[in-house]
Amino acid sequence: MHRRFARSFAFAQDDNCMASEIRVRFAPSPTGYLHIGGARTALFNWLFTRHHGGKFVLRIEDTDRTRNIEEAMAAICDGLQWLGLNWDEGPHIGGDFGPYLQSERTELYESYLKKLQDGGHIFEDQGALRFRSPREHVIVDDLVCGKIDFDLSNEQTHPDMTIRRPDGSWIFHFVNVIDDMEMKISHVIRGEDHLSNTPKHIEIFRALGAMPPHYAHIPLILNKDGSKMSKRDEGASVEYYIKRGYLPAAVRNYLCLLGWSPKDNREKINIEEIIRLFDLNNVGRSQATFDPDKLHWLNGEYARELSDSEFYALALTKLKSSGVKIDNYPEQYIQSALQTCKGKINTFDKLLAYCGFYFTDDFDYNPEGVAKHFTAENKPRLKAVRDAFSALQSFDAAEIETTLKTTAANLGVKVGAIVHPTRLAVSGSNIGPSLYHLLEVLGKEKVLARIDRALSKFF
RNA sequence: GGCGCGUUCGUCUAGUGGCUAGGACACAGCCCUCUCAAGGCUGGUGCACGGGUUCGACUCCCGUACGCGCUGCCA
Repeated sequence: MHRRFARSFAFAQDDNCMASEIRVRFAPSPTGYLHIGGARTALFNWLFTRHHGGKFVLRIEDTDRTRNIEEAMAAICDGLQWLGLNWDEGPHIGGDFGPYLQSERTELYESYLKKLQDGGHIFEDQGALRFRSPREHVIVDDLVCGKIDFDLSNEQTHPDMTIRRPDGSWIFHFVNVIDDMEMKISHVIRGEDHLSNTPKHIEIFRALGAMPPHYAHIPLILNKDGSKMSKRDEGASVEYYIKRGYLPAAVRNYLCLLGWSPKDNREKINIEEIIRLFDLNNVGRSQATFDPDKLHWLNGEYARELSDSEFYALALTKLKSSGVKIDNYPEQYIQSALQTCKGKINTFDKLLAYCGFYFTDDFDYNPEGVAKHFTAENKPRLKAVRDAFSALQSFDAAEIETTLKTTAANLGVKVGAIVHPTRLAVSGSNIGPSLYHLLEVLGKEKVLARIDRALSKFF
Protein backbone atom coordinates (compact mmCIF):
# COMPACT_ATOMS: atom_id res chain seq x y z
CA MET A 1 0.00 0.00 0.00
CA HIS A 2 2.62 2.47 1.09
CA ARG A 3 4.80 1.42 -1.72
CA ARG A 4 2.27 2.07 -4.42
CA PHE A 5 1.37 5.40 -2.96
CA ALA A 6 5.01 6.37 -2.78
CA ARG A 7 5.53 5.45 -6.37
CA SER A 8 2.65 7.36 -7.80
CA PHE A 9 3.72 10.31 -5.73
CA ALA A 10 7.23 10.15 -7.08
CA PHE A 11 6.10 9.92 -10.65
CA ALA A 12 3.70 12.78 -10.17
CA GLN A 13 6.72 14.83 -9.19
CA ASP A 14 8.45 13.80 -12.34
CA ASP A 15 5.53 14.89 -14.38
CA ASN A 16 5.68 18.31 -12.81
CA CYS A 17 9.23 18.88 -13.87
CA MET A 18 9.40 17.44 -17.35
CA ALA A 19 12.03 19.99 -18.17
CA SER A 20 14.55 18.29 -15.92
CA GLU A 21 16.33 15.56 -17.74
CA ILE A 22 16.65 12.05 -16.39
CA ARG A 23 20.24 11.50 -15.37
CA VAL A 24 21.51 8.44 -13.56
CA ARG A 25 24.97 7.37 -12.61
CA PHE A 26 27.00 4.31 -11.77
CA ALA A 27 29.63 5.25 -9.23
CA PRO A 28 32.00 2.40 -8.47
CA SER A 29 35.17 2.69 -6.50
CA PRO A 30 38.18 1.47 -8.46
CA THR A 31 38.71 -1.86 -6.79
CA GLY A 32 40.34 -3.41 -9.80
CA TYR A 33 37.46 -5.57 -10.89
CA LEU A 34 33.80 -5.20 -11.76
CA HIS A 35 31.68 -7.00 -9.20
CA ILE A 36 28.74 -8.90 -10.62
CA GLY A 37 26.42 -7.05 -8.26
CA GLY A 38 27.89 -3.74 -9.37
CA ALA A 39 27.39 -4.78 -12.96
CA ARG A 40 23.75 -5.46 -12.23
CA THR A 41 23.40 -2.06 -10.58
CA ALA A 42 24.99 -0.45 -13.62
CA LEU A 43 22.69 -2.47 -15.84
CA PHE A 44 19.54 -1.32 -14.04
CA ASN A 45 20.71 2.27 -14.24
CA TRP A 46 21.42 1.83 -17.91
CA LEU A 47 18.08 0.17 -18.60
CA PHE A 48 16.29 2.93 -16.77
CA THR A 49 17.83 5.69 -18.85
CA ARG A 50 17.58 3.79 -22.10
CA HIS A 51 13.89 3.26 -21.36
CA HIS A 52 13.15 6.84 -20.40
CA GLY A 53 15.63 8.51 -22.67
CA GLY A 54 18.10 10.08 -20.28
CA LYS A 55 21.81 10.08 -19.63
CA PHE A 56 23.92 7.38 -18.05
CA VAL A 57 26.91 8.79 -16.23
CA LEU A 58 29.96 6.85 -15.08
CA ARG A 59 31.76 8.35 -12.13
CA ILE A 60 34.76 6.87 -10.38
CA GLU A 61 34.76 7.23 -6.62
CA ASP A 62 38.45 7.15 -5.93
CA THR A 63 38.59 9.09 -2.68
CA ASP A 64 40.82 6.42 -1.27
CA ARG A 65 43.87 7.46 -3.26
CA THR A 66 44.63 3.99 -4.41
CA ARG A 67 47.58 3.46 -6.68
CA ASN A 68 47.08 2.25 -10.20
CA ILE A 69 43.77 3.98 -10.58
CA GLU A 70 44.16 3.72 -14.32
CA GLU A 71 44.46 -0.01 -14.17
CA ALA A 72 41.72 -0.48 -11.62
CA MET A 73 39.44 1.74 -13.61
CA ALA A 74 40.17 -0.13 -16.80
CA ALA A 75 38.87 -3.37 -15.33
CA ILE A 76 35.59 -1.69 -14.57
CA CYS A 77 35.30 0.07 -17.91
CA ASP A 78 36.17 -3.12 -19.78
CA GLY A 79 33.53 -5.05 -17.91
CA LEU A 80 30.87 -2.47 -18.62
CA GLN A 81 31.80 -2.30 -22.25
CA TRP A 82 31.80 -6.05 -22.57
CA LEU A 83 28.24 -6.05 -21.26
CA GLY A 84 27.34 -3.36 -23.74
CA LEU A 85 26.61 -0.80 -21.04
CA ASN A 86 27.84 2.32 -22.74
CA TRP A 87 27.94 5.53 -20.73
CA ASP A 88 27.02 8.94 -22.06
CA GLU A 89 29.37 10.83 -19.79
CA GLY A 90 32.38 9.74 -17.83
CA PRO A 91 35.98 8.66 -18.14
CA HIS A 92 37.39 8.49 -21.68
CA ILE A 93 34.51 10.40 -23.20
CA GLY A 94 34.06 13.37 -20.92
CA GLY A 95 30.92 15.43 -20.66
CA ASP A 96 29.62 18.74 -19.36
CA PHE A 97 29.78 17.79 -15.71
CA GLY A 98 33.33 16.49 -15.42
CA PRO A 99 35.83 15.67 -14.30
CA TYR A 100 34.43 12.23 -13.58
CA LEU A 101 37.06 11.09 -11.13
CA GLN A 102 36.52 12.25 -7.60
CA SER A 103 40.22 12.64 -7.10
CA GLU A 104 40.07 15.51 -9.56
CA ARG A 105 37.19 17.34 -7.93
CA THR A 106 38.76 18.52 -4.70
CA GLU A 107 38.19 22.25 -5.23
CA LEU A 108 34.54 21.60 -5.75
CA TYR A 109 34.31 19.72 -2.48
CA GLU A 110 36.21 22.51 -0.76
CA SER A 111 33.70 25.07 -1.91
CA TYR A 112 30.74 23.03 -0.75
CA LEU A 113 32.46 22.38 2.53
CA LYS A 114 32.80 26.12 2.91
CA LYS A 115 29.07 26.55 2.33
CA LEU A 116 28.29 23.97 4.95
CA GLN A 117 30.69 25.57 7.38
CA ASP A 118 29.18 29.00 6.80
CA GLY A 119 25.80 27.52 7.53
CA GLY A 120 27.06 26.13 10.81
CA HIS A 121 26.65 22.50 9.81
CA ILE A 122 30.21 21.40 10.37
CA PHE A 123 32.25 20.88 13.49
CA GLU A 124 35.73 19.60 14.10
CA ASP A 125 36.41 16.45 16.04
CA GLN A 126 40.06 15.53 16.69
CA GLY A 127 41.07 16.95 13.35
CA ALA A 128 38.30 15.30 11.37
CA LEU A 129 35.29 17.23 10.15
CA ARG A 130 31.79 16.09 10.97
CA PHE A 131 28.38 17.08 9.74
CA ARG A 132 26.01 18.05 12.50
CA SER A 133 22.72 16.22 11.99
CA PRO A 134 19.54 18.29 12.37
CA ARG A 135 18.24 15.36 14.38
CA GLU A 136 14.87 14.96 12.79
CA HIS A 137 12.85 12.29 11.08
CA VAL A 138 13.79 11.85 7.46
CA ILE A 139 11.38 10.17 5.11
CA VAL A 140 12.99 8.36 2.24
CA ASP A 141 10.54 8.04 -0.58
CA ASP A 142 12.10 5.14 -2.43
CA LEU A 143 10.92 4.12 -5.88
CA VAL A 144 11.48 0.45 -5.12
CA CYS A 145 11.10 0.19 -1.35
CA GLY A 146 8.35 2.72 -0.77
CA LYS A 147 8.21 5.35 1.96
CA ILE A 148 10.48 4.72 4.89
CA ASP A 149 10.60 6.82 8.00
CA PHE A 150 14.02 7.08 9.61
CA ASP A 151 14.24 8.61 13.04
CA LEU A 152 17.62 10.29 13.30
CA SER A 153 16.82 12.21 16.46
CA ASN A 154 18.91 10.04 18.75
CA GLU A 155 22.57 10.93 18.65
CA GLN A 156 23.54 7.70 20.33
CA THR A 157 22.11 5.56 17.57
CA HIS A 158 22.81 7.95 14.69
CA PRO A 159 26.07 9.74 15.39
CA ASP A 160 27.10 12.73 13.31
CA MET A 161 28.90 11.50 10.25
CA THR A 162 32.46 12.31 9.40
CA ILE A 163 32.89 13.94 6.03
CA ARG A 164 36.61 14.65 5.96
CA ARG A 165 39.60 12.97 7.54
CA PRO A 166 42.38 14.83 9.32
CA ASP A 167 44.65 14.20 6.35
CA GLY A 168 42.26 16.11 4.11
CA SER A 169 40.79 13.16 2.23
CA TRP A 170 37.04 12.99 1.81
CA ILE A 171 34.49 10.52 3.08
CA PHE A 172 32.12 8.84 0.64
CA HIS A 173 28.84 10.23 2.05
CA PHE A 174 29.84 13.80 1.42
CA VAL A 175 31.45 13.62 -1.99
CA ASN A 176 28.81 11.26 -3.25
CA VAL A 177 26.11 13.77 -2.42
CA ILE A 178 28.04 16.73 -3.81
CA ASP A 179 28.68 14.93 -7.06
CA ASP A 180 25.10 13.79 -7.46
CA MET A 181 24.05 17.37 -6.91
CA GLU A 182 26.65 18.91 -9.21
CA MET A 183 26.11 16.33 -11.92
CA LYS A 184 22.38 16.92 -11.73
CA ILE A 185 21.60 13.30 -11.07
CA SER A 186 17.83 12.87 -11.07
CA HIS A 187 17.59 9.24 -9.96
CA VAL A 188 19.99 7.42 -7.69
CA ILE A 189 19.66 3.72 -8.41
CA ARG A 190 21.99 1.74 -6.18
CA GLY A 191 22.30 -1.35 -4.04
CA GLU A 192 20.11 -1.80 -1.02
CA ASP A 193 23.19 -1.62 1.19
CA HIS A 194 22.88 2.14 0.79
CA LEU A 195 19.30 2.38 1.96
CA SER A 196 20.26 3.13 5.54
CA ASN A 197 22.72 5.77 4.37
CA THR A 198 20.12 7.62 2.39
CA PRO A 199 18.57 9.72 5.18
CA LYS A 200 22.04 11.00 6.01
CA HIS A 201 22.58 11.94 2.41
CA ILE A 202 19.27 13.73 2.32
CA GLU A 203 20.34 15.75 5.35
CA ILE A 204 23.29 17.08 3.40
CA PHE A 205 21.16 17.98 0.41
CA ARG A 206 18.84 19.90 2.69
CA ALA A 207 21.63 21.66 4.51
CA LEU A 208 22.78 22.89 1.13
CA GLY A 209 19.28 23.96 0.22
CA ALA A 210 19.08 21.45 -2.61
CA MET A 211 16.37 18.99 -3.65
CA PRO A 212 17.52 15.42 -3.20
CA PRO A 213 17.22 13.15 -6.22
CA HIS A 214 14.75 10.29 -6.43
CA TYR A 215 16.10 7.13 -4.88
CA ALA A 216 15.67 3.53 -5.90
CA HIS A 217 17.41 0.84 -3.86
CA ILE A 218 17.64 -2.47 -5.59
CA PRO A 219 18.03 -5.79 -3.77
CA LEU A 220 21.44 -7.33 -3.36
CA ILE A 221 22.73 -10.45 -5.07
CA LEU A 222 23.75 -13.29 -2.80
CA ASN A 223 25.81 -16.43 -3.15
CA LYS A 224 24.35 -19.92 -3.29
CA ASP A 225 24.83 -20.21 0.46
CA GLY A 226 23.01 -16.97 1.16
CA SER A 227 26.09 -14.93 1.94
CA LYS A 228 26.88 -11.69 0.23
CA MET A 229 28.90 -12.12 -2.91
CA SER A 230 32.34 -10.84 -2.22
CA LYS A 231 35.50 -10.40 -4.19
CA ARG A 232 36.82 -13.74 -3.06
CA ASP A 233 33.87 -15.74 -4.32
CA GLU A 234 34.33 -17.53 -7.58
CA GLY A 235 32.17 -15.92 -10.18
CA ALA A 236 31.83 -12.63 -8.32
CA SER A 237 33.55 -10.63 -11.01
CA VAL A 238 32.48 -10.03 -14.57
CA GLU A 239 35.96 -10.90 -15.72
CA TYR A 240 35.36 -14.47 -14.64
CA TYR A 241 32.65 -14.83 -17.28
CA ILE A 242 34.69 -13.10 -19.92
CA LYS A 243 37.51 -15.56 -19.35
CA ARG A 244 35.20 -18.55 -19.28
CA GLY A 245 33.87 -17.76 -22.70
CA TYR A 246 30.41 -16.62 -21.77
CA LEU A 247 28.47 -14.46 -24.18
CA PRO A 248 27.88 -10.91 -22.99
CA ALA A 249 24.28 -10.88 -24.16
CA ALA A 250 23.58 -14.00 -22.11
CA VAL A 251 25.20 -12.66 -18.95
CA ARG A 252 23.36 -9.40 -19.38
CA ASN A 253 20.07 -11.18 -19.93
CA TYR A 254 20.64 -13.31 -16.84
CA LEU A 255 21.47 -10.29 -14.71
CA CYS A 256 18.23 -8.63 -15.80
CA LEU A 257 16.32 -11.58 -14.41
CA LEU A 258 17.73 -11.03 -10.93
CA GLY A 259 15.20 -8.74 -9.32
CA TRP A 260 13.26 -7.97 -12.45
CA SER A 261 10.84 -9.99 -14.53
CA PRO A 262 8.93 -9.48 -17.76
CA LYS A 263 6.04 -11.19 -15.95
CA ASP A 264 5.10 -13.35 -18.91
CA ASN A 265 7.29 -16.38 -18.25
CA ARG A 266 9.92 -15.44 -20.80
CA GLU A 267 13.50 -16.05 -19.78
CA LYS A 268 15.44 -15.31 -22.91
CA ILE A 269 14.62 -11.80 -23.99
CA ASN A 270 16.56 -9.52 -26.25
CA ILE A 271 17.85 -6.31 -24.83
CA GLU A 272 15.67 -4.00 -26.91
CA GLU A 273 12.64 -5.73 -25.51
CA ILE A 274 13.95 -5.46 -21.98
CA ILE A 275 14.58 -1.76 -22.43
CA ARG A 276 11.02 -1.40 -23.61
CA LEU A 277 9.60 -3.23 -20.61
CA PHE A 278 11.97 -2.19 -17.85
CA ASP A 279 11.00 0.26 -15.19
CA LEU A 280 11.71 0.80 -11.54
CA ASN A 281 8.20 -0.05 -10.44
CA ASN A 282 8.61 -3.62 -11.65
CA VAL A 283 11.85 -4.22 -9.81
CA GLY A 284 11.45 -6.69 -6.96
CA ARG A 285 12.32 -6.05 -3.35
CA SER A 286 13.80 -9.30 -2.15
CA GLN A 287 17.35 -10.45 -2.50
CA ALA A 288 18.26 -12.87 -5.23
CA THR A 289 20.67 -15.76 -5.13
CA PHE A 290 22.99 -16.01 -8.06
CA ASP A 291 22.43 -19.30 -9.88
CA PRO A 292 25.39 -20.30 -12.07
CA ASP A 293 23.42 -23.23 -13.51
CA LYS A 294 20.75 -21.03 -14.93
CA LEU A 295 23.28 -18.65 -16.39
CA HIS A 296 25.03 -21.62 -17.97
CA TRP A 297 21.76 -22.79 -19.50
CA LEU A 298 20.90 -19.32 -20.76
CA ASN A 299 24.35 -18.97 -22.27
CA GLY A 300 23.73 -22.21 -24.14
CA GLU A 301 20.50 -20.76 -25.49
CA TYR A 302 22.44 -17.82 -26.87
CA ALA A 303 25.31 -19.96 -28.09
CA ARG A 304 22.99 -22.17 -30.11
CA GLU A 305 21.54 -19.11 -31.72
CA LEU A 306 24.87 -17.82 -33.00
CA SER A 307 25.31 -17.74 -36.75
CA ASP A 308 27.94 -20.05 -38.23
CA SER A 309 30.34 -17.21 -38.76
CA GLU A 310 29.82 -15.75 -35.29
CA PHE A 311 30.38 -19.15 -33.75
CA TYR A 312 33.45 -19.72 -35.87
CA ALA A 313 35.00 -16.39 -34.95
CA LEU A 314 34.46 -16.90 -31.24
CA ALA A 315 35.59 -20.50 -31.33
CA LEU A 316 38.72 -19.64 -33.26
CA THR A 317 39.64 -16.94 -30.78
CA LYS A 318 39.13 -19.37 -27.94
CA LEU A 319 41.27 -22.06 -29.56
CA LYS A 320 44.08 -19.63 -30.17
CA SER A 321 44.01 -18.36 -26.61
CA SER A 322 44.01 -21.97 -25.42
CA GLY A 323 47.32 -22.48 -27.15
CA VAL A 324 46.18 -24.68 -30.01
CA LYS A 325 48.66 -24.54 -32.89
CA ILE A 326 46.02 -23.45 -35.29
CA ASP A 327 48.43 -22.40 -38.01
CA ASN A 328 49.34 -26.00 -38.70
CA TYR A 329 45.91 -26.65 -40.15
CA PRO A 330 44.17 -25.44 -43.29
CA GLU A 331 41.37 -23.00 -42.70
CA GLN A 332 38.88 -25.30 -44.36
CA TYR A 333 39.79 -28.05 -41.91
CA ILE A 334 39.42 -25.79 -38.90
CA GLN A 335 36.15 -24.52 -40.16
CA SER A 336 34.59 -27.91 -40.67
CA ALA A 337 36.01 -29.17 -37.39
CA LEU A 338 34.48 -26.29 -35.44
CA GLN A 339 31.23 -26.59 -37.31
CA THR A 340 30.74 -30.02 -35.77
CA CYS A 341 30.87 -28.39 -32.32
CA LYS A 342 28.28 -25.75 -32.92
CA GLY A 343 25.27 -26.09 -30.68
CA LYS A 344 27.03 -28.67 -28.55
CA ILE A 345 28.71 -26.55 -25.93
CA ASN A 346 27.12 -23.98 -23.65
CA THR A 347 30.26 -22.02 -22.93
CA PHE A 348 33.43 -21.67 -24.94
CA ASP A 349 35.71 -22.75 -22.13
CA LYS A 350 34.46 -26.26 -22.86
CA LEU A 351 35.55 -26.06 -26.47
CA LEU A 352 39.08 -27.35 -26.21
CA ALA A 353 38.08 -30.40 -24.19
CA TYR A 354 35.33 -31.05 -26.70
CA CYS A 355 37.30 -30.82 -29.91
CA GLY A 356 40.97 -30.84 -29.02
CA PHE A 357 41.46 -34.22 -30.76
CA TYR A 358 41.06 -32.47 -34.10
CA PHE A 359 44.26 -30.59 -33.51
CA THR A 360 46.58 -33.13 -31.99
CA ASP A 361 47.30 -36.84 -32.29
CA ASP A 362 48.60 -36.81 -28.77
CA PHE A 363 45.41 -37.03 -26.78
CA ASP A 364 44.49 -39.02 -23.69
CA TYR A 365 41.97 -41.83 -23.75
CA ASN A 366 39.16 -41.61 -21.27
CA PRO A 367 39.86 -44.45 -18.77
CA GLU A 368 36.24 -45.39 -18.19
CA GLY A 369 35.67 -45.39 -21.90
CA VAL A 370 38.65 -47.67 -22.39
CA ALA A 371 37.42 -50.08 -19.75
CA LYS A 372 33.97 -50.11 -21.24
CA HIS A 373 34.61 -50.15 -24.96
CA PHE A 374 38.07 -51.53 -25.62
CA THR A 375 37.01 -55.01 -24.70
CA ALA A 376 38.06 -58.32 -26.18
CA GLU A 377 34.77 -58.76 -27.97
CA ASN A 378 35.04 -55.30 -29.48
CA LYS A 379 38.45 -55.93 -31.00
CA PRO A 380 37.22 -57.80 -34.07
CA ARG A 381 34.46 -55.26 -34.44
CA LEU A 382 36.84 -52.34 -34.45
CA LYS A 383 38.98 -54.23 -36.95
CA ALA A 384 35.96 -54.77 -39.12
CA VAL A 385 35.26 -51.04 -39.04
CA ARG A 386 38.82 -50.34 -39.97
CA ASP A 387 38.68 -52.69 -42.92
CA ALA A 388 35.38 -51.31 -44.12
CA PHE A 389 36.72 -47.77 -43.95
CA SER A 390 39.89 -48.62 -45.80
CA ALA A 391 37.82 -49.85 -48.69
CA LEU A 392 35.91 -46.59 -48.99
CA GLN A 393 36.50 -44.36 -51.99
CA SER A 394 34.82 -41.22 -50.79
CA PHE A 395 35.13 -40.63 -47.09
CA ASP A 396 32.13 -38.44 -46.41
CA ALA A 397 29.60 -38.49 -43.57
CA ALA A 398 26.88 -40.18 -45.61
CA GLU A 399 29.19 -42.94 -46.85
CA ILE A 400 30.58 -43.40 -43.39
CA GLU A 401 27.14 -43.74 -41.90
CA THR A 402 26.12 -46.33 -44.43
CA THR A 403 29.34 -48.22 -43.93
CA LEU A 404 29.01 -48.30 -40.18
CA LYS A 405 25.44 -49.50 -40.43
CA THR A 406 26.17 -52.29 -42.86
CA THR A 407 29.22 -53.29 -40.86
CA ALA A 408 27.07 -53.50 -37.77
CA ALA A 409 24.50 -55.53 -39.64
CA ASN A 410 27.16 -57.92 -40.90
CA LEU A 411 28.45 -58.35 -37.38
CA GLY A 412 24.97 -58.85 -36.08
CA VAL A 413 25.24 -55.99 -33.59
CA LYS A 414 23.59 -52.64 -33.13
CA VAL A 415 25.42 -49.74 -34.65
CA GLY A 416 26.12 -48.37 -31.17
CA ALA A 417 28.32 -51.38 -30.47
CA ILE A 418 30.83 -50.25 -33.06
CA VAL A 419 30.23 -46.51 -32.83
CA HIS A 420 31.55 -46.23 -29.29
CA PRO A 421 34.86 -48.06 -29.76
CA THR A 422 35.42 -46.15 -32.98
CA ARG A 423 34.75 -42.80 -31.35
CA LEU A 424 37.06 -43.63 -28.49
CA ALA A 425 39.79 -44.77 -30.84
CA VAL A 426 39.79 -41.61 -32.93
CA SER A 427 39.03 -38.99 -30.28
CA GLY A 428 39.95 -40.50 -26.93
CA SER A 429 36.53 -39.59 -25.60
CA ASN A 430 33.13 -41.18 -25.37
CA ILE A 431 31.38 -37.91 -25.90
CA GLY A 432 31.81 -35.50 -28.77
CA PRO A 433 30.50 -34.31 -32.10
CA SER A 434 28.48 -36.48 -34.45
CA LEU A 435 30.77 -39.42 -35.22
CA TYR A 436 29.99 -39.52 -38.92
CA HIS A 437 30.86 -35.87 -39.39
CA LEU A 438 33.79 -36.05 -37.07
CA LEU A 439 35.30 -38.88 -39.11
CA GLU A 440 34.76 -37.03 -42.36
CA VAL A 441 36.56 -33.98 -40.99
CA LEU A 442 39.44 -36.05 -39.66
CA GLY A 443 39.86 -37.79 -43.00
CA LYS A 444 40.42 -41.38 -43.91
CA GLU A 445 44.15 -41.40 -43.37
CA LYS A 446 44.05 -40.06 -39.84
CA VAL A 447 41.10 -42.22 -38.92
CA LEU A 448 42.78 -45.42 -40.05
CA ALA A 449 45.99 -44.49 -38.31
CA ARG A 450 44.21 -43.77 -35.06
CA ILE A 451 42.22 -46.97 -35.18
CA ASP A 452 45.42 -48.91 -35.83
CA ARG A 453 47.10 -47.18 -32.96
CA ALA A 454 44.25 -47.99 -30.58
CA LEU A 455 44.19 -51.57 -31.81
CA SER A 456 47.85 -52.11 -31.04
CA LYS A 457 47.86 -50.07 -27.85
CA PHE A 458 44.86 -51.45 -26.01
CA PHE A 459 44.18 -54.95 -27.22
C1' G B 1 22.37 -4.35 20.88
C1' G B 2 19.80 -0.29 17.87
C1' C B 3 17.67 1.03 13.17
C1' G B 4 16.11 -0.52 8.25
C1' C B 5 14.68 -4.02 4.45
C1' G B 6 13.14 -8.78 3.11
C1' U B 7 10.62 -14.05 3.42
C1' U B 8 6.01 -18.20 -2.88
C1' C B 9 9.26 -25.20 -5.13
C1' G B 10 16.74 -26.30 -3.89
C1' U B 11 17.32 -21.46 -7.13
C1' C B 12 15.15 -17.21 -10.22
C1' U B 13 10.25 -15.73 -10.47
C1' A B 14 4.39 -15.00 -11.80
C1' G B 15 0.64 -14.02 -8.51
C1' U B 16 -2.19 -7.69 -5.45
C1' G B 17 -9.01 -11.46 -1.34
C1' G B 18 -12.01 -16.68 -4.18
C1' C B 19 -6.22 -20.37 -8.88
C1' U B 20 -6.08 -28.02 -8.58
C1' A B 21 -0.61 -21.61 -6.67
C1' G B 22 1.76 -20.85 -13.16
C1' G B 23 6.69 -20.71 -15.73
C1' A B 24 12.11 -21.36 -15.94
C1' C B 25 16.88 -23.56 -14.12
C1' A B 26 18.41 -27.80 -11.55
C1' C B 27 16.92 -32.95 -10.44
C1' A B 28 14.50 -37.99 -11.75
C1' G B 29 12.20 -41.16 -15.41
C1' C B 30 10.68 -42.06 -20.45
C1' C B 31 10.90 -40.94 -25.85
C1' C B 32 14.11 -39.51 -29.89
C1' U B 33 19.11 -40.83 -31.15
C1' C B 34 25.90 -42.71 -33.51
C1' U B 35 27.81 -40.44 -27.98
C1' C B 36 27.00 -35.75 -25.81
C1' A B 37 23.99 -31.85 -26.38
C1' A B 38 19.29 -30.08 -28.24
C1' G B 39 14.10 -31.34 -28.51
C1' G B 40 9.42 -33.86 -26.69
C1' C B 41 6.67 -36.04 -22.59
C1' U B 42 6.04 -37.17 -17.39
C1' G B 43 7.21 -36.48 -12.13
C1' G B 44 8.42 -34.59 -7.15
C1' U B 45 9.23 -30.72 -3.91
C1' G B 46 6.73 -24.21 -2.34
C1' C B 47 3.14 -19.65 -0.06
C1' A B 48 8.58 -19.34 7.21
C1' C B 49 5.44 -19.61 11.87
C1' G B 50 1.43 -17.72 15.14
C1' G B 51 -2.49 -14.54 15.78
C1' G B 52 -6.11 -11.38 13.81
C1' U B 53 -9.47 -8.75 9.72
C1' U B 54 -12.97 -11.20 6.30
C1' C B 55 -18.17 -15.34 4.11
C1' G B 56 -13.18 -16.38 2.25
C1' A B 57 -6.50 -15.27 2.81
C1' C B 58 -0.15 -16.61 -0.62
C1' U B 59 -2.44 -11.85 -1.12
C1' C B 60 -4.49 -6.92 4.22
C1' C B 61 -2.92 -5.88 9.75
C1' C B 62 0.03 -7.32 14.21
C1' G B 63 3.67 -10.33 16.44
C1' U B 64 7.62 -14.18 16.27
C1' A B 65 11.50 -16.58 13.76
C1' C B 66 15.06 -16.47 10.17
C1' G B 67 18.08 -13.89 6.41
C1' C B 68 20.43 -9.53 4.74
C1' G B 69 22.01 -4.44 5.22
C1' C B 70 23.46 -0.06 7.98
C1' U B 71 25.27 1.30 12.62
C1' G B 72 33.57 3.51 10.11
C1' C B 73 38.06 8.96 9.98
C1' C B 74 35.26 1.81 3.75
C1' A B 75 32.69 2.70 -0.68
